[in-house]
Amino acid sequence: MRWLDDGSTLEIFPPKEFDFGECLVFLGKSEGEVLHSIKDGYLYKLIKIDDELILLKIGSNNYSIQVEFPIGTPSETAREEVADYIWEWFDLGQNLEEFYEVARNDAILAPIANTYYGLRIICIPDLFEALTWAILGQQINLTFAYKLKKRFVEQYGESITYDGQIFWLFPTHEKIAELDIEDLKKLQFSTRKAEYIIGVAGAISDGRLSKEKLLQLKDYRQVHQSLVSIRGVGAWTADYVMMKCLHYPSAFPIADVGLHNAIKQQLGLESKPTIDEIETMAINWKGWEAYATFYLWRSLDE
DNA sequence: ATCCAGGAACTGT
DNA sequence: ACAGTTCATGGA
Repeated sequence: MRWLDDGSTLEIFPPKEFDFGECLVFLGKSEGEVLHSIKDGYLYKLIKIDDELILLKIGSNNYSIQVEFPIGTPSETAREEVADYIWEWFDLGQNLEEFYEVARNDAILAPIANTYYGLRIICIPDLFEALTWAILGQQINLTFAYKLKKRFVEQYGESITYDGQIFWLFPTHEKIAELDIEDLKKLQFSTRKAEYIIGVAGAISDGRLSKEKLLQLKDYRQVHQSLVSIRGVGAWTADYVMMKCLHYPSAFPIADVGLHNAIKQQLGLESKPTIDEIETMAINWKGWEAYATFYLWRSLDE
């Protein structure tokens, strides 16, 4: 990771194959999102490091990413963690050279890899947030999923107001672990979603489940198996979390409806492809299934 | 009304 | 191991 810190502004130097503008477009597509906002080309996000609330104002000049701190500059050690956070959020640890090589020789990926060149997987570094968001999104339309998330965040998350705007933090697992099913049902969570999410919060709170532990596991298979053993986490959710939180470029939520629709749209099919057909198409994508999926999601409805 | 949505657990074979 | 059923609620 390369970055500079002049005491007030962080300057982060991303690897090649990164386009901040493309990432901003993706971040702006999610209507109803409460965990970040975009204004005048700047991305704003509230995070918490060592019990300190830090508002990030993130911009870019094509050579680097600049991070400013509108509500006050955090300590030097905290600024270092901010740099880590940005690095993870935009998946900057990934070398995309190979992905673009793969895409160049693939009929489905070639056009979208070109169109969205420099787009990276926008990650969800916090494991509890990644799992909760995935569970929320199971089998409901995205519009409603964002609605549920908004209610959840505004009911149980922490916030600050700056310049007339409210910035929210995702609720902590400690807080959610204490809730009853009924608390979440009030927000129109189904009984199952409420059970799953409170269960995940409990597992993280008492240490049975942690990002560190998952990252220590040897390979894709072990991590996937470990995730699927959690109640409420099936194959789709495990792959989603591995791609959005654990940085596995080979994670592949193959049953995803959005993926199916995107392939249908890209190829001009009459109906959605079957899983078997997708498996065949994805042979070319080996090792980069997560990026293929992400670019296909990006291509939806354009 | 009807079908579907960025699925998963449960049940029966 | 695998297929069918149930859950659950809003969007279009």
